[in-house]
Amino acid sequence: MKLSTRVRYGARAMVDLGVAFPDGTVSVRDIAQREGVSAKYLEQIVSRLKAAGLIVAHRGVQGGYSLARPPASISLNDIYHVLEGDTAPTDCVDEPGACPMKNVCPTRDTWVELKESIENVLQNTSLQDLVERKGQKVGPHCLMYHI
Amino acid sequence: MKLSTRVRYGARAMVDLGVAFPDGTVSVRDIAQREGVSAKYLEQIVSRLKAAGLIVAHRGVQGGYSLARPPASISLNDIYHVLEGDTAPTDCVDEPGACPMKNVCPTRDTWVELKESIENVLQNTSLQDLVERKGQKVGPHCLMYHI
DNA sequence: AAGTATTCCTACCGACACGCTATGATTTTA
DNA sequence: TAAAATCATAGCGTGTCGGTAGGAATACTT
Repeated sequence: MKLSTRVRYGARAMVDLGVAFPDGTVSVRDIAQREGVSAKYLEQIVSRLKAAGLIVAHRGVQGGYSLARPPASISLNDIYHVLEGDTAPTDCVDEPGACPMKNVCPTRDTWVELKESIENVLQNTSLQDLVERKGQKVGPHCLMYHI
Repeated sequence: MKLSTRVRYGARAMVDLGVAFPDGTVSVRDIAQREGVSAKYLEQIVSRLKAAGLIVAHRGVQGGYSLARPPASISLNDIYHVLEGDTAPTDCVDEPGACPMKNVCPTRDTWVELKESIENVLQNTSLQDLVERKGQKVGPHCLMYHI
């Protein structure tokens, strides 16, 4: 059940944008530097988030990205679905006809339960929660957000 | 969060052994045939379960495998850990020093929560539950367990 | 004693995703 | 016009997945 770096980097980048919301735009270069991550790789990740409509781009000098909606309206589940795909642990969970043994399989029910449990955690964590959490961790002495 | 075939096949194989518990031993060939799975591949999966001590082997004619303990004492979490590894979605969840940003990272708390949630589901599902569930699905008309 | 059914062991292999790097084109602002 | 940024695409090494293959060891049955 390991998460890919895509979703981990992407989530942290989104928090970065959430901190700057609603006034600032942040460049990939800045995010990458703060998070200690390859800028070129992060570029690709962020471009997916843009394609999904979670963020908007501003090209040119002084450009960057910014959230498309308030952070309270974006959940970790949204981000997960863009960068990692479906939370269903097996195809048979969502697709009815994926497995011929569906009606006899004893494990499927638990896989369904597992998905619901995962999705519940991700859905209940909004970007706003993460931004506030970050604020608490970094503390008031570091308003510039340089860590 | 897709599960590998290893853990899916393995879990179903364990149910198969759970149905036969405590008197019967079941050969890999039989399980593979019932579950519609490559016998050679299942052999490797089952060998891991044996190495982990969840099941015991009986070689030779009329041999096969049987559960090492009652199905009520084996959880899906046990099986998962043998065949899929850790449930922690990131290294930083379990290993203290895995990430230098651990104390500042806003997402880590959710990854911890995610692991707990996953583990909770898996831990609360025992092999006995699965065996009973299978019995209900297959129904009393099919005691021979041929589906 | 022989044959047979089973587990056990190991090697190999194609396909795919991950986690990047690299190069350049395009757009916008200063 | 130069610089800073996004956008687009290609490539690449590494590892894991999902098997296949071939045989050796063991134990039961006849």
